[in-house]
Amino acid sequence: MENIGEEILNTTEACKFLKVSHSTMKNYLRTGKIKAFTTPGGHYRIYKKDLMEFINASNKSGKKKILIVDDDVDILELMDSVLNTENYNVITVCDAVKLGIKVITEKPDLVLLDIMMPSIDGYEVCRALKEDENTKDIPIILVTGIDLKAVKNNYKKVNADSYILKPFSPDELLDKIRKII
Amino acid sequence: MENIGEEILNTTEACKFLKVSHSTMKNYLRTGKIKAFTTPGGHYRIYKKDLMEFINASNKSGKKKILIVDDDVDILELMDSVLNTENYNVITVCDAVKLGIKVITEKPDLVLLDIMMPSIDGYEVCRALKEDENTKDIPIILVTGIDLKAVKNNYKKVNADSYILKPFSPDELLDKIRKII
DNA sequence: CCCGAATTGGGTAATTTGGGTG
DNA sequence: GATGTCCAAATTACCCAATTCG
Repeated sequence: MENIGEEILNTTEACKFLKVSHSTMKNYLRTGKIKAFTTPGGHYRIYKKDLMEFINASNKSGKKKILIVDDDVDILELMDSVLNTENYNVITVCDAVKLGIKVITEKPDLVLLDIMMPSIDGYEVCRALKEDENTKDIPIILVTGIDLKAVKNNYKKVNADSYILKPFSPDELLDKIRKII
Repeated sequence: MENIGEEILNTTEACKFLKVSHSTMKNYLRTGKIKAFTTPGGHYRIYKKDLMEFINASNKSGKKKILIVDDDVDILELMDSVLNTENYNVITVCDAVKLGIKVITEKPDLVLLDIMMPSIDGYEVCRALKEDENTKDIPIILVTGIDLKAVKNNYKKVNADSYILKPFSPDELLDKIRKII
């Protein structure tokens, strides 16, 4: 399976992705739990998007968990209400210690991190999260109030995954999030 | 679990490793004491490194674990060498996010917290730790460089357990610690 | 087109699973 | 806090001829 567009997986690759055995993968495929097509000889082939769909479907609550870090109550409430409406599970923190605690205990799917907080350096927070083995794989969107140019230049340096400029519309925020999770 | 890689264990294998029963293992997993992910069907799977981490954390060697928060390297090294000599297990951090992460993942028996750091407000850090359900029972000793009077007045307000004034002798430090753990 | 190595699906049996409850 | 028991469901092991791949 060298390359027919990167999108198509054979069963072994799908196994590694889901971290299950071949037998289990065969069960999923035979029962149609994972959508697939077959080669002329009858071997299964799987579109990556179908695999993703299966993962999503087996994610029991389906609700993604988002951790918001901000000390601006207005922004916090705006984000919270927007995200709740869209059926996200929202957690909020307003200091770095609590962020560290929650990011471990709550295992959020995404972190929305304001970088313009008076008492916390958002860039350093981002860097710290991306340095730690336990948290480095959690996507981070930086939120900034003014300096678009700076964040555009810096967000990759601290390994953030995206950024958004305040003020933003609900759709803008949701767009950014959906591109990542 | 021959199929999917040596580094992933199922619960039975984890049981054998820890020499506990399935019931106990299930408790560890359900309560999150052992970090794990699940198969699409909901079976737990455990990375070997997470199991190792659990063993480390539940360290029954008798060594107490002390987390030191400071950005003064001299003080860090002094404390580290003093405490290592006395057979303590020492972890160090120098920012608030990492403190939050480590205090959960390492479950220290005591936190030594400098309150005079330029980038972190030690009092606020202490308050945050004492507010969180997961960390409120971890004893905290505040370390201050100058303002003995202030810390004497304030340490109880932020629910710290004790304080110590820099510079201090090894015996002073050990004394303070032994009064608490 | 052929070769050798790796992968495949089918079938079936065996094992392991988490949850509830004691 | 650790453990024993029950059970339906999920996962895995094993064998082997066919397919795929380089």
